[in-house]
Amino acid sequence: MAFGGDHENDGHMHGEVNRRAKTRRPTMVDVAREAGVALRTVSRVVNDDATVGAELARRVHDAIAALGYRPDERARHLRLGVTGTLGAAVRQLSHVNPVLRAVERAARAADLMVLAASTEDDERLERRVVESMCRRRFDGIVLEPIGADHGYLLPELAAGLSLVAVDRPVLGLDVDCVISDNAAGIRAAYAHLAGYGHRRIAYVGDDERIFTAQERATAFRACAAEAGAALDGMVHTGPIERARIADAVATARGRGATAVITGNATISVEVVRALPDRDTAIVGFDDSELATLLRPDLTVVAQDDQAIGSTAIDLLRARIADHSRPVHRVTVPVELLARGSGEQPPPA
Amino acid sequence: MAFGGDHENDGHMHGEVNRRAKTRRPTMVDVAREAGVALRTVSRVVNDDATVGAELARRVHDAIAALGYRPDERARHLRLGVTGTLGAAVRQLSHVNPVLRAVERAARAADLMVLAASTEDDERLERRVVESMCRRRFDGIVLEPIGADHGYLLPELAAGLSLVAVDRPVLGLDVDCVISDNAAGIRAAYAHLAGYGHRRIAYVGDDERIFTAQERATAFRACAAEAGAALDGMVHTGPIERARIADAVATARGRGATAVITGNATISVEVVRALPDRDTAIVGFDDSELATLLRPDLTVVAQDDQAIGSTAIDLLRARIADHSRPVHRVTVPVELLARGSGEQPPPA
DNA sequence: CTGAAAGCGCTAACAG
DNA sequence: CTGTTAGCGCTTTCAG
Repeated sequence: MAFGGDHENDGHMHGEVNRRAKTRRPTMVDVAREAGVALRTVSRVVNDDATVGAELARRVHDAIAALGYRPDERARHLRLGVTGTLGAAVRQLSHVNPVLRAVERAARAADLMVLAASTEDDERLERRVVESMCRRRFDGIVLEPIGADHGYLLPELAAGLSLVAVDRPVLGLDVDCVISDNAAGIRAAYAHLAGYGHRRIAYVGDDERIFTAQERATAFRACAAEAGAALDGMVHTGPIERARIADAVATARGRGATAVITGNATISVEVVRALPDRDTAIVGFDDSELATLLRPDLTVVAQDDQAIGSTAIDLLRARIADHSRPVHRVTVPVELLARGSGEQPPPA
Repeated sequence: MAFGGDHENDGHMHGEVNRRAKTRRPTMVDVAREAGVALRTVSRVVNDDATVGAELARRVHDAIAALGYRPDERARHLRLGVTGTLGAAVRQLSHVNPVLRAVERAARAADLMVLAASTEDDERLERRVVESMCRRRFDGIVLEPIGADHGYLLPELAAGLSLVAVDRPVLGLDVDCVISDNAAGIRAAYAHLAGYGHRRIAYVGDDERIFTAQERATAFRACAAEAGAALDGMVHTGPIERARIADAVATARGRGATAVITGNATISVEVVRALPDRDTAIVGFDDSELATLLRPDLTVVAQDDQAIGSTAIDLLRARIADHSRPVHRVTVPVELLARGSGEQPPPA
């Protein structure tokens, strides 16, 4: 079974100066040879170690330019063990996501690169994305978890994955997370409207299988109960569909609702759409650019995105530094921004 | 040159079963030992090669589970040369970006992972991001380029970087790109309004240092010239600032404008904001969720995001497959969607 | 500073 | 199928 002397060799021939230079990238060895210095010295120059003389450094830089050398971080990371990279697995990259923005900013400040991917609210895709990031040995992952089984994370966590959940906790798993104070936000909205004289307040929210939607709806029911208000026809949760929301609004108004609290920014838009005559007060959950497009401007419960993002990075870095530190679950306060839509009293 | 028997060994001790198991991740060798099979076999199982027997495969899987083994793609990629990863360097991750969404989708269909990062419209950050992706040896990069000097890309391209620009070309560099037909969009908008009887049509756009803004403004001027319309006070370009846009709209109306074409979605919002009485026709560039929130619904020139994204991935894959193929610059048609705001004739 | 060498964890070629 | 081995490109230790 002799393969003979010259089997198809696809491009190694390493002992020789390569004649197929087109196809091989120069390595540190090549740079060292070109510059006439030790490999060690090239490594130092590339990682700009101060202990290398100016003249040598120049020669190395010249060689790098001459050869078009580009360092390969895969090898560096493999050798070093760390990658200086955080993954962000979010529901949808191309949607407005101030928390992600804050995460990127905070990571940059810590000299960490954030690489992000969408989970599309798809359980299997989330898993693919997160596992892929694990196999790439990202130093840590910021996850906006889907409300589904996260058992697949257990072996990763056991193997050393550093993870922080934002916006929602990872159900059934004891991992660091940072979440808005949804209940306090609803209470603030309710109290605000009640303060303007509203007694019949409705809630239109997202599907309660979503963690935040569930928290907000529950808080609303508690507020109503505490105020002694009836809930019949006043709480509407479900998928974000124009028709459903229009129905919900119509039903609530039929029952005498004079004010509406919404469950998130998208729902706020649909509620406004369903309320052409502006005789109903609205407090929306989540601030957005649209809030000041509407008339009157929308009063909202705003999350502190900056705090959420930077806290997430803080927790993640601490977890990376000490994998066995206690789990932190941080709740970030929200703020009610009165802009007009929530300050109209009920019609006399 | 005897190394002596026991120099300080910082944690490798590979001949032995490791006693500091806490700190070391298991590797393929460990799995092979645990399963009592050859390393080769483990590699085959992990890459699910069909040539491995069921019984052996089971033993390997058991060993993987028992040890909590997680493959390390850094090593795999280093060995293989390719990473199966595309980078996306976009202006702002956390903004609405249907093209990015299409890019992710198309890449997934090709079994490529997309990892994205923001350039924040900052020249230096773009460079950091792109160079970082190059050093990580991503197979290719989708770039939404800033209107700035991209000379730093030259050595990367020479070294084998596969790159495709979306939305704008890379100035001064001959690289693949896919762009909307901005001029045709403006012409369609102009003709549409003219067809409804408008003779005084204004344009409010973004800063002309931005490529698309420049293309659109230029096309508008050409349309007006062709129609024999005067341009005085009718073309307003500059940064997206509420006051500037309100001024622009007021000026144009003072000069008798009965219709406005806008340069992008954000400007559309501001123009609508500045036009409370709805006696001015509007055609906006770029579709958005807001378009149907307004009254009347906004007539827009919509980009074909899906086509842009999938074309970008096609070009990139072709470039990866053949680095010396000719450069393609693709222009994707746009579509005018009549929704109401652009179909009102001028006031009698 | 240099030169040699080990090793990060993987793939793949080779000989059994 | 197994066992061995070279090598991807880098960092880092060690001895001059």
